[in-house]
Amino acid sequence: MKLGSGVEWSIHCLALLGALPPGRSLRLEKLAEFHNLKVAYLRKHFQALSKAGLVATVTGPQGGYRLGRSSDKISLLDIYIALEGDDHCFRCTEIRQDGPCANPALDKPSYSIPCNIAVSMWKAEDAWRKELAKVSIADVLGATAKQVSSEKMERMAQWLTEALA
Amino acid sequence: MKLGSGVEWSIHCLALLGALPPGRSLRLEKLAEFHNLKVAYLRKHFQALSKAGLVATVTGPQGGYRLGRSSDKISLLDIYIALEGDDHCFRCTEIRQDGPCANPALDKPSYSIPCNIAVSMWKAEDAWRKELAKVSIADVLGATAKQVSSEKMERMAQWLTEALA
DNA sequence: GGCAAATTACTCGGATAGGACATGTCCGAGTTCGGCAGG
DNA sequence: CCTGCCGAACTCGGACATGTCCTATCCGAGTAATTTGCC
Repeated sequence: MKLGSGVEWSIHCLALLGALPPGRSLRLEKLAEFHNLKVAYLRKHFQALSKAGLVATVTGPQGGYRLGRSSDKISLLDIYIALEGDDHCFRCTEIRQDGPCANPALDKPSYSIPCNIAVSMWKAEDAWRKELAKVSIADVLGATAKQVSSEKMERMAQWLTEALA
Repeated sequence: MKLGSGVEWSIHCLALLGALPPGRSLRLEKLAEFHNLKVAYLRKHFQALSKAGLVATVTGPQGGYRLGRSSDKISLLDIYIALEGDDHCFRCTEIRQDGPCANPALDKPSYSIPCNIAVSMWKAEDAWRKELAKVSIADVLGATAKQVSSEKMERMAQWLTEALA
Protein backbone atom coordinates (compact mmCIF):
# COMPACT_ATOMS: atom_id res chain seq x y z
CA MET A 1 0.00 0.00 0.00
CA LYS A 2 1.96 2.93 -1.28
CA LEU A 3 0.75 6.45 -1.93
CA GLY A 4 1.79 8.10 -5.16
CA SER A 5 4.14 11.05 -5.12
CA GLY A 6 1.28 13.26 -6.22
CA VAL A 7 -0.11 13.34 -2.70
CA GLU A 8 3.03 14.81 -1.19
CA TRP A 9 3.50 17.25 -4.04
CA SER A 10 -0.08 18.42 -3.97
CA ILE A 11 -0.20 19.03 -0.24
CA HIS A 12 2.90 21.19 -0.39
CA CYS A 13 1.64 23.07 -3.43
CA LEU A 14 -1.81 23.66 -1.98
CA ALA A 15 -0.20 24.99 1.16
CA LEU A 16 1.71 27.46 -0.97
CA LEU A 17 -1.48 28.47 -2.74
CA GLY A 18 -3.05 28.95 0.66
CA ALA A 19 -0.34 31.47 1.47
CA LEU A 20 -1.19 33.56 -1.55
CA PRO A 21 -2.74 37.02 -1.15
CA PRO A 22 -6.54 36.76 -1.54
CA GLY A 23 -7.69 36.78 -5.13
CA ARG A 24 -4.27 36.08 -6.58
CA SER A 25 -3.28 32.99 -8.53
CA LEU A 26 0.05 31.32 -9.28
CA ARG A 27 1.26 29.68 -12.46
CA LEU A 28 2.01 25.98 -12.36
CA GLU A 29 5.53 26.60 -13.57
CA LYS A 30 6.19 28.76 -10.54
CA LEU A 31 4.58 26.24 -8.25
CA ALA A 32 6.90 23.57 -9.57
CA GLU A 33 9.89 25.88 -9.37
CA PHE A 34 9.25 26.62 -5.72
CA HIS A 35 9.57 22.94 -4.77
CA ASN A 36 11.88 21.97 -7.62
CA LEU A 37 9.37 19.51 -9.05
CA LYS A 38 8.82 18.22 -12.59
CA VAL A 39 6.45 20.70 -14.18
CA ALA A 40 4.79 18.37 -16.68
CA TYR A 41 4.06 15.72 -14.11
CA LEU A 42 2.80 18.15 -11.53
CA ARG A 43 0.41 19.40 -14.20
CA LYS A 44 -1.17 15.98 -14.40
CA HIS A 45 -1.85 15.94 -10.70
CA PHE A 46 -3.37 19.39 -10.83
CA GLN A 47 -5.81 18.18 -13.43
CA ALA A 48 -7.22 15.87 -10.80
CA LEU A 49 -7.21 18.57 -8.14
CA SER A 50 -9.02 20.86 -10.54
CA LYS A 51 -11.68 18.28 -11.38
CA ALA A 52 -12.29 17.76 -7.68
CA GLY A 53 -12.71 21.49 -7.20
CA LEU A 54 -9.84 21.79 -4.75
CA VAL A 55 -8.18 24.34 -7.00
CA ALA A 56 -9.74 26.85 -9.37
CA THR A 57 -8.07 27.74 -12.62
CA VAL A 58 -7.53 31.20 -14.04
CA THR A 59 -6.81 30.94 -17.74
CA GLY A 60 -4.83 33.14 -20.03
CA PRO A 61 -1.91 35.45 -19.30
CA GLN A 62 -1.45 36.26 -15.62
CA GLY A 63 -3.50 33.13 -14.97
CA GLY A 64 -2.70 30.13 -12.84
CA TYR A 65 -4.18 28.29 -9.91
CA ARG A 66 -5.76 29.38 -6.69
CA LEU A 67 -7.50 27.40 -3.98
CA GLY A 68 -11.01 26.28 -4.87
CA ARG A 69 -12.25 27.11 -1.38
CA SER A 70 -10.85 28.45 1.85
CA SER A 71 -7.82 26.62 3.16
CA ASP A 72 -9.58 25.45 6.29
CA LYS A 73 -12.17 23.67 4.17
CA ILE A 74 -9.61 21.53 2.35
CA SER A 75 -8.47 18.47 4.26
CA LEU A 76 -5.67 16.06 3.54
CA LEU A 77 -8.37 13.47 2.95
CA ASP A 78 -9.90 15.63 0.23
CA ILE A 79 -6.55 15.75 -1.51
CA TYR A 80 -6.01 12.03 -1.23
CA ILE A 81 -9.44 11.24 -2.62
CA ALA A 82 -9.01 13.69 -5.48
CA LEU A 83 -5.77 12.06 -6.52
CA GLU A 84 -6.22 8.37 -5.79
CA GLY A 85 -9.98 7.89 -5.83
CA ASP A 86 -12.43 7.14 -3.07
CA ASP A 87 -12.41 3.37 -3.40
CA HIS A 88 -11.69 1.24 -0.38
CA CYS A 89 -8.03 0.26 -0.24
CA PHE A 90 -9.14 -3.22 0.85
CA ARG A 91 -11.27 -4.86 -1.79
CA CYS A 92 -13.47 -7.69 -0.56
CA THR A 93 -14.13 -10.09 -3.41
CA GLU A 94 -16.44 -12.22 -1.28
CA ILE A 95 -14.37 -15.33 -1.66
CA ARG A 96 -16.29 -16.71 1.30
CA GLN A 97 -19.15 -17.24 -1.13
CA ASP A 98 -17.00 -19.43 -3.32
CA GLY A 99 -15.42 -22.86 -2.98
CA PRO A 100 -16.76 -26.34 -2.27
CA CYS A 101 -18.26 -25.48 1.12
CA ALA A 102 -20.05 -22.32 0.07
CA ASN A 103 -23.57 -22.33 -1.18
CA PRO A 104 -24.73 -18.84 -2.14
CA ALA A 105 -28.36 -19.91 -2.37
CA LEU A 106 -28.46 -21.79 0.89
CA ASP A 107 -26.21 -19.41 2.85
CA LYS A 108 -27.80 -16.22 1.64
CA PRO A 109 -28.85 -15.12 5.14
CA SER A 110 -25.23 -15.24 6.29
CA TYR A 111 -23.95 -13.48 3.20
CA SER A 112 -26.28 -10.56 3.70
CA ILE A 113 -24.05 -9.81 6.68
CA PRO A 114 -20.80 -8.24 5.51
CA CYS A 115 -17.71 -10.42 5.67
CA ASN A 116 -16.20 -9.78 9.11
CA ILE A 117 -12.71 -9.60 7.65
CA ALA A 118 -13.75 -6.80 5.32
CA VAL A 119 -15.43 -5.04 8.24
CA SER A 120 -12.22 -5.06 10.24
CA MET A 121 -10.19 -3.80 7.31
CA TRP A 122 -12.66 -1.05 6.52
CA LYS A 123 -12.80 -0.02 10.16
CA ALA A 124 -9.06 0.51 10.10
CA GLU A 125 -9.35 2.46 6.90
CA ASP A 126 -12.01 4.66 8.45
CA ALA A 127 -9.68 5.42 11.35
CA TRP A 128 -7.05 6.44 8.82
CA ARG A 129 -9.47 8.66 6.93
CA LYS A 130 -10.75 10.29 10.09
CA GLU A 131 -7.23 11.34 11.00
CA LEU A 132 -6.65 12.77 7.55
CA ALA A 133 -9.97 14.59 7.61
CA LYS A 134 -8.91 16.33 10.81
CA VAL A 135 -6.02 18.14 9.14
CA SER A 136 -6.66 21.01 6.77
CA ILE A 137 -4.39 23.06 4.56
CA ALA A 138 -4.87 25.87 7.06
CA ASP A 139 -3.53 23.60 9.78
CA VAL A 140 -0.54 22.73 7.66
CA LEU A 141 0.15 26.39 7.07
CA GLY A 142 -0.13 27.14 10.77
CA ALA A 143 2.22 24.33 11.73
CA THR A 144 4.71 25.34 9.09
CA ALA A 145 4.67 28.95 10.21
CA LYS A 146 5.53 27.79 13.71
CA GLN A 147 8.50 25.69 12.74
CA VAL A 148 10.06 27.76 9.97
CA SER A 149 12.63 30.39 10.80
CA SER A 150 11.71 34.01 10.24
CA GLU A 151 14.55 34.32 7.75
CA LYS A 152 13.08 31.67 5.53
CA MET A 153 9.64 33.18 5.86
CA GLU A 154 11.14 36.40 4.61
CA ARG A 155 12.83 34.65 1.70
CA MET A 156 9.54 32.99 0.77
CA ALA A 157 7.64 36.25 0.90
CA GLN A 158 10.29 37.84 -1.30
CA TRP A 159 10.14 35.03 -3.81
CA LEU A 160 6.35 35.13 -3.87
CA THR A 161 6.37 38.83 -4.59
CA GLU A 162 8.62 38.32 -7.59
CA ALA A 163 6.63 35.32 -8.80
CA LEU A 164 3.39 37.27 -8.69
CA ALA A 165 4.86 40.32 -10.39
CA MET B 1 -3.51 3.33 -2.21
CA LYS B 2 -4.67 -0.15 -3.00
CA LEU B 3 -3.92 -3.35 -1.16
CA GLY B 4 -2.94 -6.38 -3.19
CA SER B 5 -5.23 -9.36 -3.42
CA GLY B 6 -2.76 -11.34 -1.38
CA VAL B 7 -3.93 -9.66 1.81
CA GLU B 8 -7.50 -10.83 1.43
CA TRP B 9 -6.49 -14.30 0.33
CA SER B 10 -4.00 -14.72 3.14
CA ILE B 11 -6.35 -13.65 5.89
CA HIS B 12 -8.99 -16.13 4.77
CA CYS B 13 -6.43 -18.90 4.40
CA LEU B 14 -4.81 -18.24 7.77
CA ALA B 15 -8.24 -18.33 9.35
CA LEU B 16 -8.76 -21.74 7.83
CA LEU B 17 -5.39 -22.90 9.14
CA GLY B 18 -6.42 -21.59 12.53
CA ALA B 19 -9.43 -23.92 12.43
CA LEU B 20 -7.24 -26.97 11.90
CA PRO B 21 -6.90 -29.60 14.64
CA PRO B 22 -3.73 -28.96 16.65
CA GLY B 23 -0.58 -30.30 15.07
CA ARG B 24 -2.15 -30.85 11.67
CA SER B 25 -1.17 -29.11 8.47
CA LEU B 26 -2.93 -28.50 5.17
CA ARG B 27 -1.57 -28.61 1.65
CA LEU B 28 -1.57 -25.40 -0.34
CA GLU B 29 -3.59 -27.04 -3.08
CA LYS B 30 -6.37 -27.76 -0.60
CA LEU B 31 -6.20 -24.24 0.78
CA ALA B 32 -6.67 -22.83 -2.68
CA GLU B 33 -9.44 -25.29 -3.44
CA PHE B 34 -11.37 -24.25 -0.36
CA HIS B 35 -11.59 -20.65 -1.54
CA ASN B 36 -11.38 -21.38 -5.26
CA LEU B 37 -8.15 -19.43 -5.66
CA LYS B 38 -5.28 -19.72 -8.14
CA VAL B 39 -2.93 -22.24 -6.57
CA ALA B 40 0.30 -20.98 -8.15
CA TYR B 41 -0.31 -17.41 -7.16
CA LEU B 42 -1.38 -18.23 -3.65
CA ARG B 43 1.90 -20.13 -3.35
CA LYS B 44 3.79 -16.92 -3.98
CA HIS B 45 1.98 -15.16 -1.16
CA PHE B 46 2.63 -18.04 1.21
CA GLN B 47 6.33 -17.71 0.55
CA ALA B 48 6.15 -14.27 2.13
CA LEU B 49 4.02 -15.52 5.01
CA SER B 50 6.50 -18.31 5.59
CA LYS B 51 9.47 -15.95 5.61
CA ALA B 52 7.71 -13.80 8.17
CA GLY B 53 7.11 -16.83 10.35
CA LEU B 54 3.33 -16.50 10.25
CA VAL B 55 3.05 -19.99 8.83
CA ALA B 56 5.29 -22.99 9.35
CA THR B 57 5.94 -25.47 6.59
CA VAL B 58 5.84 -29.24 6.80
CA THR B 59 7.66 -30.72 3.83
CA GLY B 60 7.25 -34.00 2.04
CA PRO B 61 4.18 -36.19 1.68
CA GLN B 62 1.42 -35.40 4.18
CA GLY B 63 3.06 -32.02 4.50
CA GLY B 64 1.61 -28.54 4.08
CA TYR B 65 1.18 -25.40 6.12
CA ARG B 66 0.17 -24.73 9.68
CA LEU B 67 0.12 -21.49 11.67
CA GLY B 68 3.54 -20.34 12.82
CA ARG B 69 2.16 -19.36 16.20
CA SER B 70 -1.17 -19.38 18.02
CA SER B 71 -3.99 -17.69 16.15
CA ASP B 72 -4.43 -15.00 18.80
CA LYS B 73 -0.82 -13.93 18.29
CA ILE B 74 -1.27 -13.23 14.58
CA SER B 75 -2.81 -9.86 13.80
CA LEU B 76 -4.07 -8.49 10.52
CA LEU B 77 -1.23 -6.00 10.72
CA ASP B 78 1.29 -8.84 10.86
CA ILE B 79 -0.17 -10.24 7.68
CA TYR B 80 -0.15 -6.91 5.92
CA ILE B 81 3.48 -6.26 6.85
CA ALA B 82 4.53 -9.73 5.79
CA LEU B 83 2.98 -9.26 2.36
CA GLU B 84 3.49 -5.60 1.55
CA GLY B 85 6.44 -4.59 3.68
CA ASP B 86 6.68 -2.30 6.71
CA ASP B 87 7.50 0.91 4.85
CA HIS B 88 5.41 3.99 5.43
CA CYS B 89 2.70 4.32 2.80
CA PHE B 90 3.40 8.06 2.70
CA ARG B 91 6.95 8.76 1.64
CA CYS B 92 8.30 12.16 2.60
CA THR B 93 11.00 13.19 0.15
CA GLU B 94 11.75 16.38 2.07
CA ILE B 95 10.91 18.63 -0.81
CA ARG B 96 10.72 21.46 1.72
CA GLN B 97 14.52 21.35 1.71
CA ASP B 98 14.62 22.01 -2.01
CA GLY B 99 13.74 24.92 -4.22
CA PRO B 100 14.88 28.54 -4.46
CA CYS B 101 13.74 29.52 -0.96
CA ALA B 102 15.25 26.56 0.84
CA ASN B 103 18.74 26.60 2.20
CA PRO B 104 19.63 23.26 3.82
CA ALA B 105 22.72 24.71 5.47
CA LEU B 106 21.03 27.78 6.86
CA ASP B 107 17.72 26.16 7.75
CA LYS B 108 19.16 23.06 9.31
CA PRO B 109 17.60 23.75 12.75
CA SER B 110 14.15 23.78 11.18
CA TYR B 111 14.81 20.68 9.11
CA SER B 112 15.82 18.68 12.14
CA ILE B 113 12.14 18.91 13.03
CA PRO B 114 10.13 16.46 10.92
CA CYS B 115 8.03 17.95 8.14
CA ASN B 116 4.64 18.60 9.68
CA ILE B 117 2.87 17.22 6.62
CA ALA B 118 4.67 13.94 6.98
CA VAL B 119 3.83 13.89 10.67
CA SER B 120 0.12 14.24 9.93
CA MET B 121 0.24 11.52 7.31
CA TRP B 122 2.18 9.15 9.53
CA LYS B 123 -0.17 9.81 12.41
CA ALA B 124 -3.07 8.71 10.25
CA GLU B 125 -1.15 5.64 9.21
CA ASP B 126 -0.46 4.79 12.81
CA ALA B 127 -4.18 4.97 13.55
CA TRP B 128 -4.76 2.56 10.70
CA ARG B 129 -2.11 0.18 11.94
CA LYS B 130 -3.37 0.29 15.49
CA GLU B 131 -6.79 -0.83 14.32
CA LEU B 132 -5.31 -3.68 12.33
CA ALA B 133 -3.13 -4.72 15.24
CA LYS B 134 -6.24 -5.07 17.39
CA VAL B 135 -7.67 -7.85 15.27
CA SER B 136 -6.19 -11.32 15.37
CA ILE B 137 -6.88 -14.46 13.38
CA ALA B 138 -8.54 -15.81 16.50
CA ASP B 139 -10.90 -12.83 16.45
CA VAL B 140 -11.69 -13.47 12.82
CA LEU B 141 -12.45 -17.08 13.58
CA GLY B 142 -14.69 -16.10 16.45
CA ALA B 143 -16.61 -13.58 14.40
CA THR B 144 -17.02 -16.01 11.54
CA ALA B 145 -18.30 -18.72 13.86
CA LYS B 146 -20.95 -16.33 15.09
CA GLN B 147 -22.25 -15.35 11.68
CA VAL B 148 -22.03 -18.62 9.78
CA SER B 149 -24.94 -21.03 9.84
CA SER B 150 -24.49 -24.33 11.60
CA GLU B 151 -25.17 -26.11 8.32
CA LYS B 152 -22.19 -24.50 6.68
CA MET B 153 -20.02 -25.12 9.71
CA GLU B 154 -20.92 -28.77 9.32
CA ARG B 155 -20.07 -28.75 5.63
CA MET B 156 -16.73 -27.16 6.39
CA ALA B 157 -15.91 -29.70 9.07
CA GLN B 158 -16.81 -32.48 6.66
CA TRP B 159 -14.63 -31.04 3.92
CA LEU B 160 -11.74 -30.56 6.31
CA THR B 161 -11.93 -34.17 7.43
CA GLU B 162 -11.67 -35.36 3.85
CA ALA B 163 -8.90 -32.90 3.04
CA LEU B 164 -6.83 -34.07 5.99
CA ALA B 165 -7.37 -37.73 5.29
C1' DG C 1 -7.43 61.07 -27.42
C1' DG C 2 -10.77 57.27 -26.92
C1' DC C 3 -12.65 52.95 -28.44
C1' DA C 4 -13.15 48.56 -30.63
C1' DA C 5 -11.57 44.61 -33.04
C1' DA C 6 -8.00 41.59 -34.50
C1' DT C 7 -3.74 39.69 -32.97
C1' DT C 8 -0.60 37.79 -29.99
C1' DA C 9 1.13 35.50 -26.20
C1' DC C 10 0.29 32.84 -22.43
C1' DT C 11 -2.12 29.33 -19.50
C1' DC C 12 -4.31 25.04 -18.59
C1' DG C 13 -6.36 20.32 -20.35
C1' DG C 14 -6.06 16.04 -22.40
C1' DA C 15 -3.85 12.50 -25.34
C1' DT C 16 0.34 9.92 -25.59
C1' DA C 17 4.97 6.89 -24.38
C1' DG C 18 7.90 4.58 -20.80
C1' DG C 19 8.93 2.10 -16.45
C1' DA C 20 8.05 -0.20 -12.03
C1' DC C 21 5.40 -3.14 -9.37
C1' DA C 22 1.62 -6.47 -8.79
C1' DT C 23 -0.10 -10.48 -11.04
C1' DG C 24 0.26 -15.07 -12.86
C1' DT C 25 2.99 -19.44 -14.07
C1' DC C 26 6.38 -23.03 -14.15
C1' DC C 27 10.23 -26.13 -12.84
C1' DG C 28 13.79 -27.65 -9.45
C1' DA C 29 15.46 -28.74 -4.29
C1' DG C 30 14.47 -31.13 -0.23
C1' DT C 31 11.99 -34.38 2.65
C1' DT C 32 9.10 -38.06 4.05
C1' DC C 33 6.81 -42.35 3.25
C1' DG C 34 6.62 -46.95 1.37
C1' DG C 35 8.74 -51.04 -0.37
C1' DC C 36 12.28 -54.46 -0.37
C1' DA C 37 16.12 -57.09 0.71
C1' DG C 38 18.95 -58.91 4.25
C1' DG C 39 19.72 -60.63 8.83
C1' DC D 1 9.65 -61.32 11.94
C1' DC D 2 12.45 -57.14 12.51
C1' DT D 3 15.74 -53.80 10.69
C1' DG D 4 18.10 -50.98 7.61
C1' DC D 5 18.48 -49.13 3.11
C1' DC D 6 16.85 -47.52 -1.27
C1' DG D 7 13.68 -45.53 -4.41
C1' DA D 8 9.81 -42.94 -5.54
C1' DA D 9 6.40 -39.63 -4.81
C1' DC D 10 5.01 -35.54 -2.83
C1' DT D 11 5.57 -30.84 -0.92
C1' DC D 12 7.34 -26.23 -0.83
C1' DG D 13 10.74 -22.58 -2.64
C1' DG D 14 12.45 -19.66 -5.98
C1' DA D 15 13.25 -18.22 -10.91
C1' DC D 16 10.68 -16.69 -14.92
C1' DA D 17 6.67 -14.22 -18.19
C1' DT D 18 2.68 -10.98 -18.39
C1' DG D 19 -0.53 -7.20 -17.32
C1' DT D 20 -1.77 -3.01 -15.10
C1' DC D 21 -1.06 1.21 -12.98
C1' DC D 22 2.06 4.99 -11.73
C1' DT D 23 5.42 7.99 -13.81
C1' DA D 24 6.80 11.22 -17.21
C1' DT D 25 6.18 14.11 -21.42
C1' DC D 26 4.35 16.73 -25.23
C1' DC D 27 1.08 19.26 -28.10
C1' DG D 28 -3.46 21.45 -28.84
C1' DA D 29 -7.77 24.30 -27.03
C1' DG D 30 -9.17 28.38 -24.88
C1' DT D 31 -8.68 32.99 -22.79
C1' DA D 32 -6.96 37.60 -21.39
C1' DA D 33 -3.80 41.26 -22.38
C1' DT D 34 -1.82 43.90 -26.06
C1' DT D 35 -1.50 46.21 -30.09
C1' DT D 36 -3.22 48.60 -33.93
C1' DG D 37 -6.24 51.05 -36.72
C1' DC D 38 -10.19 53.99 -36.99
C1' DC D 39 -13.41 57.55 -35.49
